[in-house]
Amino acid sequence: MTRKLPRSFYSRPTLRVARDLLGKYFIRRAGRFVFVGKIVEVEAYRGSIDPASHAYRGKTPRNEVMFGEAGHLYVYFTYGMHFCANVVTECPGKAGAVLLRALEPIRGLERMKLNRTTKGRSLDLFQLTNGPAKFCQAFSIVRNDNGTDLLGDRIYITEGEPVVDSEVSRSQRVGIRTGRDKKWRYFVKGNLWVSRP
DNA sequence: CGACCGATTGACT
DNA sequence: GTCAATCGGTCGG
Repeated sequence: MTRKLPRSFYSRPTLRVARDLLGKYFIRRAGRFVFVGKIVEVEAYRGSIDPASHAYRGKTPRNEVMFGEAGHLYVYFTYGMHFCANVVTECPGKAGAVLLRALEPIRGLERMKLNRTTKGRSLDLFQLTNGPAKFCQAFSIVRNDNGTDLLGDRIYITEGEPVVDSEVSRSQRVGIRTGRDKKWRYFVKGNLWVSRP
């Protein structure tokens, strides 16, 4: 695969990191399994200036990873059953994160299917990773992965495939009330794994 | 404390 | 289209 992104990629303004994450390869090693997916949909959450951000009201035990060094994974638990994963951005002390909303599965598909299967129901390929909690379930990302350094070997992101501006679309973010007007969702135009709210 | 509700998903009318 | 699942974060008393 291509080379691992350096810390300097993450230590930048959140909107820039969000757009530039499109096309990158997200890699997760879990025991003998390796999962790889191309990032095709993300949302920026901009800390103290963003009412929709978990970090808007300051640092707490839950969101402290967002206030730390860029290039770590912020994983949170929601709706009593789902996990969602973010990439931490900006410099230490300034909270920022990019929510990974959808990936195009590249490697580890069979195990992803098993991870995503409930009650023996079979899922088609497009439902494997077309949502933030779906992707975490497919890639076995859980509470314990919160804070993981993306410059380590367990979870990391590589250069992947460049996505030119003409292939990028922006929209309002999904599933939030405050800050709904901001177009801080970025996705690859026409990609079949992009979630459709 | 107790009440409310969420960066979601899947099942169902 | 509607709605329950399920639990921890957050906020008011």
